[in-house]
Amino acid sequence: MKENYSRQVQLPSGVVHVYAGSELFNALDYQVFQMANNNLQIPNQVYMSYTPDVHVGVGTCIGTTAVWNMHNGYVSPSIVGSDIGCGMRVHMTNLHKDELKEVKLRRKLVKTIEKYLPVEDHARGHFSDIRLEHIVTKGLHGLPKKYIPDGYTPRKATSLTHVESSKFSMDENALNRLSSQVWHRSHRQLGTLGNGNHFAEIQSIEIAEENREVAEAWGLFDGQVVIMIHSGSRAWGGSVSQTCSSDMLKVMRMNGLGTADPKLLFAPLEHSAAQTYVNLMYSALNYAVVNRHLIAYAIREAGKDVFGSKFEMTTLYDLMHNYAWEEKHEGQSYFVHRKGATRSLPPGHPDNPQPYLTTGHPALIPGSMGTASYIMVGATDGKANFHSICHGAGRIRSRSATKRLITLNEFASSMRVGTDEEIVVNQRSLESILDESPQAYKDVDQIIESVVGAGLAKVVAKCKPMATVKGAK
DNA sequence: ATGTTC
Repeated sequence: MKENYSRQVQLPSGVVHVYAGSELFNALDYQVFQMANNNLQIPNQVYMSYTPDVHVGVGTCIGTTAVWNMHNGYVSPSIVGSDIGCGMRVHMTNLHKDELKEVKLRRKLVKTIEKYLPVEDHARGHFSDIRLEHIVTKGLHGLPKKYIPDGYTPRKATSLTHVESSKFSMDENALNRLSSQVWHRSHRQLGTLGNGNHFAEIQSIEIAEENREVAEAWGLFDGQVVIMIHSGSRAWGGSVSQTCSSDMLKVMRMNGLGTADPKLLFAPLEHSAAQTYVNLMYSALNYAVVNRHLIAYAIREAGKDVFGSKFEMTTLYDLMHNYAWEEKHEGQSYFVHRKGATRSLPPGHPDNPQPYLTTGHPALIPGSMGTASYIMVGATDGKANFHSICHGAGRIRSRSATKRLITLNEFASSMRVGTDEEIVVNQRSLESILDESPQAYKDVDQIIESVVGAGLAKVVAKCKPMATVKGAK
């Protein structure tokens, strides 16, 4: 029998589209549907969906795509979530995995990365010469030239073309809402990973045969070492959410707006509180993109230390999975929220950045620690889901439950500790990051199978972890 | 996720 990867679930408040194979669908918690039902109570919503990695979050599930028309739209800080602009970046190196065969060399690389990319708790970045007000208002365009090196992409252009967006235009007046303490802290944090599920990983790739042409057009080759980065807007984005929430609540109370969940915040787009939030959210998107860019810059410096000046780390792509912005779909303007969902445009879609117009842009999907990650490309049928796909494996266990149920030995064996294939981790104790063990997550291969089965995207390359850098808590 | 949470 043919597996069904796409369902419409009718709830009292409306329909949620669920993209998941039967096994994943049947394993979904009822709370996920309760949450959808609350989210669907926000007025004028035109579409809501879940990707197969969906799991419960605050106000809204991680794995949600929620869409409004521009002319009568709403924005919801709860749907965007607190780590505004969190996303992925992949850089391609000119190394083959055989050059990192020695565990000792992987350890040396990780150690050197820590020199340029501080990972201790409350780490300060090494970028005090960068002006924060330039970054948050102009994104990558606010960086001094030295941080935008030439030949940073396959076509030797600057890296500004190889991102979902190099700049989110915003009204600078909104920035006055943030305290000087937030400015100070965020300046120091620039170029740091953070903790939780954030990481920088050294991986080797296996190209998917059926999409070899696309992979090679992007500059990928079999056995290539790539650097995958997962990070967000650090304290800046969290402060934006917090700062805006009281205003949002006030607007909701004054207009008689609300759902069954008091934690679900939203306001009509045209309202001034909504506009302030959107502007500040865009500042956080700018921060997050720059932050990942600087993390890559730091790793590149470390790579040059270890492998010499011939070491290259060209940008494949950078994109987000926590954000909301305006998009055109078949000529119509929509306000699209993605919380733990990744945009994945197909070949020929006009919103692809110029270098990826004919192939579609890379969509970067992390697995959990010790498991594979994926480089995907959108498929035409993805338009049914506003070109949204999954953002990763998706949690199945809370952090506390993972610590209670999973042993250090189980974690160590999934990291192949003590073998030649060991996935080297920078943290001295696996115990400190036990809540990130792969046993806390769904099986990423199964998630990808659902996305491909539903016709939303295709696999271009599978990325296998060789070494991981995590922040301390 | 987050310098959390007085």
